[in-house]
Amino acid sequence: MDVAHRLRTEGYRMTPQRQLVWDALRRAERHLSAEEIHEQVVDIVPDFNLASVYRTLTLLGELGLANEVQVGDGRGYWEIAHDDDVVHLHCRVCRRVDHHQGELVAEIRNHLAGHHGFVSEDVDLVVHGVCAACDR
Amino acid sequence: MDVAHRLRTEGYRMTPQRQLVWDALRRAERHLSAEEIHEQVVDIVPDFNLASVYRTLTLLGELGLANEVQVGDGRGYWEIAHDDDVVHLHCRVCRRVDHHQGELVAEIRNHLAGHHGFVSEDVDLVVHGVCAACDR
DNA sequence: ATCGGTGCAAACAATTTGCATTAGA
DNA sequence: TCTAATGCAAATTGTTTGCACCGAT
Repeated sequence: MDVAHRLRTEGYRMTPQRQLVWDALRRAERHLSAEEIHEQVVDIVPDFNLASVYRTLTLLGELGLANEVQVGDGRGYWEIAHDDDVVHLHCRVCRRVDHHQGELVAEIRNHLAGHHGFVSEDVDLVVHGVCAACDR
Repeated sequence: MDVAHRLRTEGYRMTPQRQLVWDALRRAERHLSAEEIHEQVVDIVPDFNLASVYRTLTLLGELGLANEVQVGDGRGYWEIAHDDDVVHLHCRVCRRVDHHQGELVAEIRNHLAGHHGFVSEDVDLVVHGVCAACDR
């Protein structure tokens, strides 16, 4: 996915800072907080500012290129956008978040469809636990 | 459930403030923010302080008598504790949160049990959408 | 040359904490 | 009485905003 091009067609500009935030997300093996992204980028651009992380993440979110996930501590964690219907498996030890794709979320939608007259939009399924690597 | 007694056996004291916070949660038809609880109680105890709401909620949480749920805006919402395995149906219009009890969460646990070696602890399923009452 | 993006500092909002005072048991 | 709980104010933390300058197109 060419983010630079995508940004330009939407009337935004690609900047080194934005590129570096994007790179950090791509490279990440887990969801990153704004703070963590900032720490990575500031090594390369010393006066890089936290506010720019937030502005960039908000923008990427609006363009559907990145997502925020709440894992329960006040802060927000970010990841490259992916299909809506995934389960987040959140390891409380290493804090990594795995994605489990499958029919599960679709089943949840079906299951709820009949009842209550509740119109489901986003299904937000976060399972907290311990991942295989940390479980010993 | 006699909270006063429960508190005492754990070495805590029942105070008018704590009772009123508890009453607010019992009475509530939806999850309440700390601010909302404070607004209710301050009508009865004029100099009742927000910090006491937080301290009381934290305590009730530790005793397993109340739960916090994150619905996605930065703030925390509280409810009387209930069975773990419920789905939270969060209406984005009236902000009410319904509980849907059923085999759903158990199914999710089963579904995940085989895969990944991930050990599930809390299943946190929040479905965002529009409830029957608001859907028209 | 524009006008959008950045750094910086200040503003915010939700929650927490330190401390002197009050009040359950 | 004795120690936990409260009110109050100040401190923290995560995030947002205003503004003057900078730089991508």
